[in-house]
Amino acid sequence: MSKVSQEYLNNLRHSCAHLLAAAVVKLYPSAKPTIGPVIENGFYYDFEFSKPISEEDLPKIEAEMAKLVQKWGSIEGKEISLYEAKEKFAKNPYKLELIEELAQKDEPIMIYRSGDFEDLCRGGHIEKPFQEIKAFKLLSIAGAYWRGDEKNKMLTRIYGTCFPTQEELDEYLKQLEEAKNRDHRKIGKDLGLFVFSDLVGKGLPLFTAKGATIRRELERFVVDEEIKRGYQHVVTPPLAKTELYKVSGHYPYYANTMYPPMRIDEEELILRPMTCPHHFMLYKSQPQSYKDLPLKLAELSPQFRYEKSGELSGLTRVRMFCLADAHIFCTVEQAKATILEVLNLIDYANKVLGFVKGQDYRYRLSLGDRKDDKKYYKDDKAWETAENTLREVLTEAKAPFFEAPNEAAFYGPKIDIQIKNVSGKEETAFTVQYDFVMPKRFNLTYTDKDGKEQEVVVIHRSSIGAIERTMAFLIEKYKGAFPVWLSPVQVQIIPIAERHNKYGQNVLDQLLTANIRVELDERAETMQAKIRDAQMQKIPYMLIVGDREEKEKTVAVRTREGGNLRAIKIKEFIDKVKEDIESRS
RNA sequence: GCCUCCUUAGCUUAGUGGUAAAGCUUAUGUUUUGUAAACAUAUGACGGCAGUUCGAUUCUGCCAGGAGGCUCCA
Repeated sequence: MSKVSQEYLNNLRHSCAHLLAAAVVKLYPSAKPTIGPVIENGFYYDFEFSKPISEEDLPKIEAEMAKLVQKWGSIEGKEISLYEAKEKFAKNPYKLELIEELAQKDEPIMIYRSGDFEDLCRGGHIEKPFQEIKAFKLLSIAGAYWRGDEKNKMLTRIYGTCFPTQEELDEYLKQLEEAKNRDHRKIGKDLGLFVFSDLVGKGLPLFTAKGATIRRELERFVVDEEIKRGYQHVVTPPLAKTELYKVSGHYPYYANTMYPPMRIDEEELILRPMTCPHHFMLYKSQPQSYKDLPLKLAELSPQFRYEKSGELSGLTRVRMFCLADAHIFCTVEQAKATILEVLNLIDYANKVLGFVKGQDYRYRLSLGDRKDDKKYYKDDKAWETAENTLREVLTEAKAPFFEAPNEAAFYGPKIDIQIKNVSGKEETAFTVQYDFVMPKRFNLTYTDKDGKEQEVVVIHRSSIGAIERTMAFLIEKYKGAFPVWLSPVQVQIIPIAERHNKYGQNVLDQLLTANIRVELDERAETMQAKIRDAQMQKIPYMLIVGDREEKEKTVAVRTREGGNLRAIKIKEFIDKVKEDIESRS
């Protein structure tokens, strides 16, 4: 990357956005520019076009930009009066709306001019566009609502980016290309991990045996680890009476993301969008003593959310997913230690999966809003306690975190563990939530030392999140070359000629007995072709067996990284693979 | 849901207002090989429904599915 500061880069891109607007207005005089901010890796500008444009028009606009920039020796701002501003932008209702707002807030109204293009703008520009805007590219077109509100008009957004030099631009474009190859949807298809079917439905992945193997390994890992840490793994039904979610209070908040109720006999049932109330019913099935707290109920819980069709995406956004869920019932005093323990588990799980703290993931403290009684349950004091507890825990755990106002659940604040995917977009992977509302709603209590009934606190948490989403992160993280313990096929046996198939079978049996996921390639293909196929499937170990190996009862080991070939005894190889599996490397 | 784009064989891609080409895959035969693709032959597709047209895979509309975007505030 270049040595220029982020501020310079932002100014450069912002000026480039102006240039884009100028070119668009020149080519499409009826287009109305609205706003054009800088974003993480570039900029965009939203326009209202009288006739829709398409991606094919971008090169034309780029060419116009290159032409216009030659006359952009400078870019100069000046403040103008409200009257003058209204006059200048009389034909653009979007700018007028912005001008009105500025006037109301009593902020100065500025315009910036370059060549013969003027735009309402707060500033933040480079000085000499002609010399500095050299390497830019328009990337895509998208629809976007005016001010992000779907009730407003849909505008046309043009995305672009700009770098100080052509080399840096090329480098960035290469990165984008690379990201495409890492996309879990592409790798999932190439490696045959999962598929979608029109007949089954959108957002409902079907896992092949290979994909299911990865899932199973993840599930086994998390269940074993949780049981080790004192969780009780339970199973509850993935559907329940609508009434349950009305009592929990989820219903009004989740109504538009739940599947519609189904009537059967006298009951009205619904596919569950979350597990909490089910676990509450288990908790309530018997009187609970303080001696048993904290009580941790965990489940690999299938759940259903009706996500808007445009929001579905591969395995990261699906309509049915399996959450590694748990609810911990504890006293207020135990809450902090309990949450600390949970963070500890999450850190451990992330480490095993290979996610690096601070690099692959970070913590978000999602807070409520005391003024918003509609979105959040009203209990200011409880919110304070809960938010402070979470903040203290994060500080104590030395976890890198940032605070996000207005992102809490309706029943309490939460810690979200945010993972970045290939395209740099952040998604919530796991969460820890502090809940003081449900215990009231469901009357969740325990008997204390003095025989008195007390209310519990519920910690909602997920250790490795939704299995589907976590798989997507893993696929992208490893580019499909999973660590041995997760690899659908751990070893591929490649006989050199057909006469070696029998020895291959012998090796296969020994590895199968040792619980290694192994396949024997008996096809009448050349050894080279078989190696290539195994390589493309990213199988960690290939065992080449021919006359020499058969005679010496060995296997020639090739790793997917290439090279590293040597013949070792079968037993020795088995031990090595088993060690890989056990150490989860 | 909304905006833009995309949909040709199992996969990846070519192409056309007169029903289509290739590579890989698959099947069969030949080959029996020492670390990333042996050779030959064969099978196989214009997402669905309408419309325009003498004629549509190609143009238009609708539907379905997919991709990107709809949080970044002049």
